[in-house]
Amino acid sequence: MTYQSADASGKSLGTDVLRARPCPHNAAASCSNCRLSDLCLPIALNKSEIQQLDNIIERNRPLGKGEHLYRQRDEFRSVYAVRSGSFKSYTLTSDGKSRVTGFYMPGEILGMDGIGTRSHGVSTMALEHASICEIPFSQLERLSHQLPNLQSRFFAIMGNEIVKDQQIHTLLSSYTAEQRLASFLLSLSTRYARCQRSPDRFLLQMTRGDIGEYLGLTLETVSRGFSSLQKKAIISVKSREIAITDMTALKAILGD
Amino acid sequence: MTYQSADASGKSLGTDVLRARPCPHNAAASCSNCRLSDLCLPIALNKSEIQQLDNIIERNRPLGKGEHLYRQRDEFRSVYAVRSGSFKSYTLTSDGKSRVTGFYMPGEILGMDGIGTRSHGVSTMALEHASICEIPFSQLERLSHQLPNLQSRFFAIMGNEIVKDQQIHTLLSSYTAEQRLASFLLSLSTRYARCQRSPDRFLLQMTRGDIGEYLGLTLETVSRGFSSLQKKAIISVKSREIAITDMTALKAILGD
DNA sequence: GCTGGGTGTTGATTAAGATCAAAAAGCGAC
DNA sequence: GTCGCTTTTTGATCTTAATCAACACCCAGC
Repeated sequence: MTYQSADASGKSLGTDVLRARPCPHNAAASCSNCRLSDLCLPIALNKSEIQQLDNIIERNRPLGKGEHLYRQRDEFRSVYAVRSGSFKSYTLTSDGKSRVTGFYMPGEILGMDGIGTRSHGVSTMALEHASICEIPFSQLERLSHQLPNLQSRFFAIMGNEIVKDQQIHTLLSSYTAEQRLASFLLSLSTRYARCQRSPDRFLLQMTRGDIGEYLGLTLETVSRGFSSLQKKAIISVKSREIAITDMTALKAILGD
Repeated sequence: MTYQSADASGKSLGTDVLRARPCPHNAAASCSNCRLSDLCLPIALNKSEIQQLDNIIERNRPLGKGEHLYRQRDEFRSVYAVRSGSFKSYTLTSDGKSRVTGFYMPGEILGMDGIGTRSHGVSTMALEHASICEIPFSQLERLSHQLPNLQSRFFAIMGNEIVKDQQIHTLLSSYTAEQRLASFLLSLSTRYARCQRSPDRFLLQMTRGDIGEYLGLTLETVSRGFSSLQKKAIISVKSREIAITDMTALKAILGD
């Protein structure tokens, strides 16, 4: 099997190929012909249900790198599905430092932090050129009320978000720096695999600082961690390019 | 205003009063006459809707201290509302250590970690004699489909859970031990206030070890932290009894 | 090409909290 | 009440990652 980012050359990590197509734009104008539909909101919906969902989704202009989708304290209107590119969500702490609460890749849902409070608890920014499906929440609620499958699906999505957050809680409260990095890379790897990209060769769209803010480490520790994993021949790093060369060893870091 | 745990004596923290009624049993046989109904699932529901919700809720026998409500990997069937007492949820890490993912007090909803995966991601145990309202999830879904207000309410509850988890994420990735403890005590304080109990005088139902596992600290650090806050005259600690003597200073620890 | 700001690496030192250890306190069972 | 267990406190030492600092890199714009 070959992936979009695959590269025949031995030495190089395939820089230009990775650069040229960080995550290809998904030109779908509707869920029905979107290649992410089997990992996004429409899972478990039938054709007619997808059609109705399609009708409430707004497909806005793409965002450039660094552009905000919404900001902390903005009024909550919609949840969003990533169509292409990637995003980070972050908050500012009382002393002005920022902390990353999550990274989002194609097919993933974001913005659910506003559902309960009606205002966004975090800011969300594109890490690269990216496009998004906006789902106005009042309409999603109305439609969920008509389509039990959609209601069920959205409960499941929120439940999975809760599980993911609990796993991060455990990670931050007991893992070492090296374990956190291993877990982070493995998470990216599975998520890239899910959207048909190589699970062992990818380009990080976030800085070392972003990763540190997410994992509760400083950027220096993140950098040292990558260097150390490379020295152990578990990964190969060249600035933002990561290749996982020993998946078994990487998993072993998280314990038997 | 006096609270259930209030105590006239000066020196003592009021041990026996606190002991005798850690959180009084809420004898409600239905949501309609439950004194927690304005902070629990029924918020925003009208009388007839509450009646219908009541019909699907199972009020089982109370649990003793240390008893499990469900265990990690159990099949997911229900979510639960705490009626009286308190609970902790925890996971076991790969190396056998346990990590606490949350504490739950009267009026709070737990068990939502199973909604997406259909199996519980954590175990949940009563920290004291406790009673619970069990809400079979398939019936909750069915009823939510009939009652838009209930659907909306449950979306909001899950959204708030996500926000809470993100706040913990930020806390664990950037706060010092002292800040984590201050934040923890303030959280308990507001939650006690919500169920009509004293916000500045309460009994911890969990061990120092539990608190440490929740906050990503060792039990020794938790103990030292309490001692240090006491030395600064911000709180008064006598084993499990906590009195917050300087609320302003406690909040100031979290930064201006 | 050069220049400059953001980004990344690496080294030296420090500090916060973990770990190891021992004793005290609290509490249930008898 | 005593016994035995769990929980809590406190002290001494060790370790990990933070902090401080310097330099290298990389791409964007001129």
